[in-house]
Amino acid sequence: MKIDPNSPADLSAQIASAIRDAIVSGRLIVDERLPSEAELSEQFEVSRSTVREALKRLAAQSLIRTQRGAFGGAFVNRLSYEDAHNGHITTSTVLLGMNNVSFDTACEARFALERACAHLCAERRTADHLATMRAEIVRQAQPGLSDEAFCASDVALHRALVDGAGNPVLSYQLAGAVEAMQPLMNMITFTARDRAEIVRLHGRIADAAEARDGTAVSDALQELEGYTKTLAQSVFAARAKAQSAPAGTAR
Amino acid sequence: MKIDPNSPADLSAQIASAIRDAIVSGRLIVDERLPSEAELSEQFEVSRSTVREALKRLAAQSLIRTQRGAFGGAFVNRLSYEDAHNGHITTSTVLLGMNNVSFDTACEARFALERACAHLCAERRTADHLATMRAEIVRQAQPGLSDEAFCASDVALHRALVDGAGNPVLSYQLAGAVEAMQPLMNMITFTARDRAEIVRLHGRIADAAEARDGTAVSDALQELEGYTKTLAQSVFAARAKAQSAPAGTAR
DNA sequence: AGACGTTTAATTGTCTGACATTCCTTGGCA
DNA sequence: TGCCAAGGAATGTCAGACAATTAAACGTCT
Repeated sequence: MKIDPNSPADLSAQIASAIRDAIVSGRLIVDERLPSEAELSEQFEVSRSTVREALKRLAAQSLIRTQRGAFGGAFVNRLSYEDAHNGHITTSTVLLGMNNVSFDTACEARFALERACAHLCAERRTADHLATMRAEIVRQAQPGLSDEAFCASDVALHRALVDGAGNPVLSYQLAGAVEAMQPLMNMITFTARDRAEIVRLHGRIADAAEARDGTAVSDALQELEGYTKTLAQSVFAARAKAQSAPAGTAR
Repeated sequence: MKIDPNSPADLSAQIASAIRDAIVSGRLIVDERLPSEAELSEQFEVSRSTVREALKRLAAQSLIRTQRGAFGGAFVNRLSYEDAHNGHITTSTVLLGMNNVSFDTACEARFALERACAHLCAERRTADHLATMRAEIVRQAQPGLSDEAFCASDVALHRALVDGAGNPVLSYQLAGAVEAMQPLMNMITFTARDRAEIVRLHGRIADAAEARDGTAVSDALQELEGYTKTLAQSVFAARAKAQSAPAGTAR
C-alpha cells in the first residue's frame, strides 16, 4: 500500500482510501487488527495525526472500530445490518432534503420498492409480522394521536411489511427508503378523514398479507400510493393558497 | 450545540454527531460555511486536532467539503446522487462480503428490487436506454469476452434498465443493489452455453421494454432470476466436488 | 482609468512532542 | 489460590509550530 505525497489530495484521504480498498477487497478480514497508529505513520511516512485523521474517516463509515488500552488498536469492523441501515437512512434523508426531490418522485420510488417485497411478504410473513401490523393499525385509529406519532406508526407498519419478506438484504435496502420518506410525510397534516382512509388501506394490506395474497398486497400498496400523492397535492395546494392570501390568515 | 467532556465517547465523535444533526435537520444549509477550525475549537473548548478529526468524519460521509486558503473553510456539501451512490455501493459490497450472505438471498433481493422498476421503465424508457441495452447485449454475445467484462456489461445493461424508470431516487437505491452483486457474480464462471441463455433472456427484457410491456419485463426478470440461481447452484456444487476430489485436480 | 503583478492575511494541511486515559498482562503478596 | 498493584502499550487529547494555498487588497506601470 503506497501513497503519493505529491498528489493534490490530502494524505489522510489517500491513506483512508488505501485501507478502505484493502477492506472492501478482502485483503483485510473481519476482526483483523491494523498496525498501531505509530506503525502506520512509519509505514506511510507521515505523522501520527495524519494517520489518525485517516482512521477517523474509516470509523465514520463503520469500517473499523478502535479500542483503547494495551492490546487495543484499530480493528476491521463487521458491518452490521443495523449500522448499514442507519447510515443509509442518514444518506437518503440528506439526499432527499438537499436535492429538491419532489414529493411525487420520492413517493413513487418508495412505493415501487415496497411493492417489490409484496409477494415475498405474503408468502413468508410470520404471525408476528401480522400482529405488529394489526397493532399499528389500531394505534393509527386512535383520535388523539399527533401527526408525528401517526407517521412513526406508519413507518413501523411498513417496516413490518418489509421485514415480513424475510430477506435481510431487502430489509436493509427498503427500510432506508421508507424511513427517509418520514420527514417529507411529517410535512403533511393529516385530517381525521385522511387518516380513516389510510387506516382502511392499511387494513387491506394486512388482510391480504393474512390471506397470503401477494397480488392483493401489491394492489393495496398501489392504491395507497395514489391516495398519498393526491393527499400531498391538496395539502401543498392549500398551503400555497394560504401563502398568497392576505397576511393575518397565516399562523 | 454542546458536548459532554465526561461522556465515554470520543470528543471528535460527539462533535461530528452534533454537526451532522445540524446538517440533517436543516439547521445548516447547503453551501453554508462552518466556522473555521480555530473558531470551532474555541466553541467546543477542545483542541484543533480534535475538531479536525470530527470534520474528517463528516468529510468521509460527503456531508462537508473543505477548501484551503483565505476565505476557505468547511462548507456543507450538496450530497450528489453520484456520491450517495458510490457510498451505497461500498457499504452494500462490504455488507454482503462480511455477513456470509448466501448467493440466493442476495440474488433474490436484487431481482425483487429490479422488478420494482420494470413497469416504470417500460413506460418511460427513452430510445437511448433501449440502445444501451441492445449494445450491451451485442457485447455479451462476443465469444472472446472475459468473465469480468461479461459481468461488467451485465451491470451496465441492468443499470440502463433501472435508469429507464426515470426516477433518480429509484436509480440511487437500485444501482447500489445491482452493482454490489457484481463481486458475487464474478465468482461464477460462465460457460458459452450459460451466456447464450443469459443473452437470450436479456433480449427478451429489451424486447419487452421496446414494446412498453412492463409485465413482460417483469416476467423476463423473474425467469432470469431463476436461471441465475440454478446456474450458481451448479457452479458451487461443481466447485465443492472438485474440493473434495484428490489433490492435483485443483488449479 | 485599467491591466497586471505583488503583498498580505486567513485558512487548511502537516509535523512534533508531550501528557492523559484506558486496559490487559504480569508479578508480588497474603 | 485469589487478589491487588505496577508496568506497558495503545488510543485520546492538547499545544505550538510551520508549510501550502488561495482570494482579496494593494501598487505600479501603461
